[in-house]
Amino acid sequence: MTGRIIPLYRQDFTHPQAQACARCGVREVALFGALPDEALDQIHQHIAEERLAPRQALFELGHRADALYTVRSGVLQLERVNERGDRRVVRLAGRGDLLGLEAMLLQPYGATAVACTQVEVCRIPRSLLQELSASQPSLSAGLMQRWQQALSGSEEWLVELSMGPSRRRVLQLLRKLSEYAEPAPLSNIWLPSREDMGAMLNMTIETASRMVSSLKREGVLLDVQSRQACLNTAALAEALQAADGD
Amino acid sequence: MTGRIIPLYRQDFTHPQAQACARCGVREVALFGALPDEALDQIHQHIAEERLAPRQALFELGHRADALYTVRSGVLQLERVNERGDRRVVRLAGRGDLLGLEAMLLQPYGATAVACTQVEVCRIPRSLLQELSASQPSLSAGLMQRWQQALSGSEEWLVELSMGPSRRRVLQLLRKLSEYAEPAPLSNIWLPSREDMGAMLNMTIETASRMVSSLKREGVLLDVQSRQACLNTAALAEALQAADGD
DNA sequence: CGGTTGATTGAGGCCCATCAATCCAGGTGG
DNA sequence: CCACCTGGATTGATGGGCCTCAATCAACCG
Repeated sequence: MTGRIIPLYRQDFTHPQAQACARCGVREVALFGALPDEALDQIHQHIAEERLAPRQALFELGHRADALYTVRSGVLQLERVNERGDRRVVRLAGRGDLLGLEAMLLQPYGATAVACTQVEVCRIPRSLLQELSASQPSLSAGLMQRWQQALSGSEEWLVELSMGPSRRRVLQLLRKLSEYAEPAPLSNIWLPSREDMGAMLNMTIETASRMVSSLKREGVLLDVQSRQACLNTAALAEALQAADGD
Repeated sequence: MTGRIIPLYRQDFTHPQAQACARCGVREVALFGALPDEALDQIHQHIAEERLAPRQALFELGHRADALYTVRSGVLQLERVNERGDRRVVRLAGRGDLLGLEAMLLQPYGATAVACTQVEVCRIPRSLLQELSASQPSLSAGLMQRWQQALSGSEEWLVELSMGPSRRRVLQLLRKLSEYAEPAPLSNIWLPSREDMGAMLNMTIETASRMVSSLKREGVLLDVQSRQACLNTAALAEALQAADGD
């Protein structure tokens, strides 16, 4: 939070992954954060780091789920397709989030996870987590917490991003995206393609484009580039207030 | 499923709740279904049965969550209110569903649960479930299953009931409501008020009313009364096909 | 019986989907 | 280096679906 130094929890550098796990930057917010160092020793070798380019899928709806993933950096979108063939983003995931919880129940993935930005994840085999949760009851609590987070996120999507006029939905999306901004000095947010915005907010790419253009003119979006922009948070808050007040 | 006799799992009738729990009709589908009889003995006295009339709230968004509830019969709707003040139903719950999972994490209720029909629930104190899950690891698995169910339900709501023209959304809602129909000989479904349909499908009561009237004329809804109707499943499937195919 | 609450139906207007044209950035090959 | 192509973004014109406003109706009840 306050930019303090992350301590080196572990000093065992024999395994290449050992260092990465022990001094992992997301350990405090991630599932294994509460685990004692002894337990961490058991798992280094089973954790694999993966890197994804934008638009690349981490896993796909309906496929066998043999692993869960902790997001180390970047943003992903979880999407589904309805019976009519329409694609719809149901929530976002960022730093510290755990994806693929269904795997713990031996169910296939319930959504497709697609990288929005450059993404780093840690792959955790289902079997490892199953064994570990037997000996470490704190893990069960952590898993439940993640499940509730996911549920809450999905419900919030339904309530805040699926109602009201298109302008308000876009504003709400920008607010949510600002939560996933990299902790860099200046807060540049990831700006989805118009097609993705459509899949998130249930609108056409033309409407999404019009709203973005409009917000550019109004000074809410400042330095708009192809896939990122600078957000004027004050102007955003004001615009949201105006949209909600009426 | 096939109307067979439910066996009497327990013969201890000393406590008034003992009989109800032991021969509970939902025990097979409910959270405690996997528990051995010894464990069931410990809990009778802490479980309270509650009855709700239509439109009555089981618990409210933001309130302290000291208990979870297993639905024995009837249908409830979980609703939230967004920053603009719009009410929105985020999912339904029926026989065997577990509500108020947030309680396990010491969080306040994340939604308001309102009875749609006559409802019977069993109130399970949070503390009881916490103690029990320590000694009975199977309970954790059960809880995770419920969480995933809720998540899946919410995401499905987003994908199937929040996209496409109003006619299709109403048809999808009817299909979903048919899943909650009482296991009676003839399948009469609960028909929400037009206002509730609006909160479920993000439309006005007038639009909802027009769609219902239209489906009455087409013979999809047959014996429409104030809060229930007979559903022509064949015609519904056909209408959905037509709405999706185009 | 008047009063209230919810459902229905109609008329008009607005928001957004649709269709279409143009623009822009990046990549490719001559 | 430029012509060319391509995928995405933008902007305009038009129409339709749904919201809004309003009147009527049905059911229930004090």
